[in-house]
Amino acid sequence: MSTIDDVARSAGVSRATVSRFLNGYAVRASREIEQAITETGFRPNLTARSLKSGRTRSIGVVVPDISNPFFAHAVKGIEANSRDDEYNIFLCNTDESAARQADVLDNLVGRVDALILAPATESASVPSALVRMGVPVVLLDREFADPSLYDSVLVDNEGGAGDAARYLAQLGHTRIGVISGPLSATPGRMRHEGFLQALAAEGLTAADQYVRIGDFRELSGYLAAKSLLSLPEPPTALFAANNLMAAGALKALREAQVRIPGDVSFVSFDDLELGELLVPRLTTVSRPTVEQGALAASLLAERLRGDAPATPRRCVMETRLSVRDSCCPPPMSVQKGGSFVASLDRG
Amino acid sequence: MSTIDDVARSAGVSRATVSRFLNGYAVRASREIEQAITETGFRPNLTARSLKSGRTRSIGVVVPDISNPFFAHAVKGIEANSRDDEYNIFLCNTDESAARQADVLDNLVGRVDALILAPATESASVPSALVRMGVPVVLLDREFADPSLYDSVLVDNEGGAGDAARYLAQLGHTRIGVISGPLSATPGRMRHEGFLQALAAEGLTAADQYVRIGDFRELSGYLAAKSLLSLPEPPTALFAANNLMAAGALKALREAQVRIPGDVSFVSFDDLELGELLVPRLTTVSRPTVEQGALAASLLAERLRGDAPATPRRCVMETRLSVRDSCCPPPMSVQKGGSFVASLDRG
DNA sequence: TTGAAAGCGCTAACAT
DNA sequence: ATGTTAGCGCTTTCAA
Repeated sequence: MSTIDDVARSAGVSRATVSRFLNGYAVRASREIEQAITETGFRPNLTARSLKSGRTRSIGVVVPDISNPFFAHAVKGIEANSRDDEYNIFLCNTDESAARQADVLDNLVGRVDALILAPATESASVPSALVRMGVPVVLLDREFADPSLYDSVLVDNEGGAGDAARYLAQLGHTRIGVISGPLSATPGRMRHEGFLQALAAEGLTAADQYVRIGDFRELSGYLAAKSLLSLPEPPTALFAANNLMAAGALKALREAQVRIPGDVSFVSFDDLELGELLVPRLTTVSRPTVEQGALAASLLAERLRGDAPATPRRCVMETRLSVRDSCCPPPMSVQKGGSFVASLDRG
Repeated sequence: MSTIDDVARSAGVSRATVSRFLNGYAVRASREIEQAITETGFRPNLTARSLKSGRTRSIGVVVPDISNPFFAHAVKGIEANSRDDEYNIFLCNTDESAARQADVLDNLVGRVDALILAPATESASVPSALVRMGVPVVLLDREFADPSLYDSVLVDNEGGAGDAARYLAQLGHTRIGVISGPLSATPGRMRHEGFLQALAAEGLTAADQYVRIGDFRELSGYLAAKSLLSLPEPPTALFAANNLMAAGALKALREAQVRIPGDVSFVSFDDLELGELLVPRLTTVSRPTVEQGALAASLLAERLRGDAPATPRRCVMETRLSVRDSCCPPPMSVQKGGSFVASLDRG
């Protein structure tokens, strides 16, 4: 590879002049330099630039699961909003694991100027090395337990889950199964609480018996649903706190030959990728995905440009209950039967 | 941030000694150095290391669509196989666009030591800058038109598509619609050819009327299916050349209230993410996904270690026809009717 | 406007 | 085993 010195020599100027030319300053020999660059096939060495400038022109994007369509779409939003600014993206997966996240973030130290992070758990934190370097961080979809020091882009998890709960309650369901995500992650905890609180406000109390805590992955949804279905008095409605667990739960329902919504009504937080193709079409709490990523990217861009307020911003995007065909009132036997309604008691 | 000099000073040794310590050589003052490192919170500057060593310890992964589950899974395979080697991954999206890909690759010059690339089109190529730098490349799922200079990890596109064609033909279908991907990309072209050739071998000729060329994205599958269904003699079977177009096509079929497989049999290349949940369960040409990525990563790792043969390796992984419930013989009316069978003629 | 020179933080001879 | 020194390729004072 040819260096800036090769170009300088070939153009008959000093290295500094070439550097100025490259950085957009007016120089006399611009024609010669231009030609020398073409001839030598010179490309500025980004590493050397970084060493000098202290900036890498890269940002890190750390997500718990890239094969989760939500994150895949969010990443698309981030990309769309970062390309213009000539920032490259380091995309990393943490597999919903705090340990892995620590590794990943550690590896990112010194490689990125900024970070978009969807923390695996709220109890984790940004490594001190990153903090000391003053790397701006925007939290995506999830926060840390500490009163947040960083910008964040969330959705109304409580409200969305609450909508689902109210909807099921108002259809007349009393035995409602809940498949929550890990309570150690923001969406897991908030949806969990939002759902149960809304249920309570409707005069329903969720017995532990009907609550399962998964890990946001498909298998946990499958196991949770399976276990709920095996209850002596299985739920007449099911809420899954994210797309992947919903997919798992649906597989369990299918296996058990449970009819939806005839036997069991079903709502999930997050749309499923092929949700429109399923029979029945799934009623879901839907939310922006690409847009969430895009917003995170633009908050970060502002920080990088330095024109962002000192205090962190917390953006909460709205959810919407998309009522489709997977819910209906509970079967008659349950609607009437006092004896069946043991675990979730009205009022 | 503290530098190696700070540590050296604090430990009372020279900078070189600290460097040796960091790189695993035996030094006398290791205790003092260790302590100095902790005290100062020192982290080696990766940029400086890169400048010195000429290596970035990063690899680029360039895919056409990260929200395509196939690539999401392949990336997982790559990650799983690269982590140990302490390589960081630069994941980039090209949106199936050659122009975008050129941009992306350009941006990667100097930032990566190696590249895993799923080219948007066969006619593109690796930028000369990357080539001159001797960056090893492994092609993922797609090749370049030129007799390949690089390692590649493919699947048996022709064979897989051929299996689908033979299966439909042997069920008795004669009016078979084909939704192919872009012929400018390996899987698009090979599946297209494989399908049509297998059809021909069964004594069927596919009329242009029944062939649509999409772009591997959902919308194109939707439009293609819609157009095929509007034919005076619509196909009794449909083949979609990838997962996303299959999803689009299924939406069109659903909208048109076509029954599967009663009215139209359906096969796709690639499993659909929620395929098991669909009714009927989809018959597909399935193939390794995570494994394909993992293999690409290990080929690349070998190259990076320098213990790979000089000549490029071309790995072709097997596909399997997963027969499920979305295909059956064509409706009686069509089976008998000579008059209906105008566009695909037997023998 | 330009060139000379210093230096970003690290590694790798080389000499001791 | 250790220190000294040069240098990776670039940007940026400082003089001229």
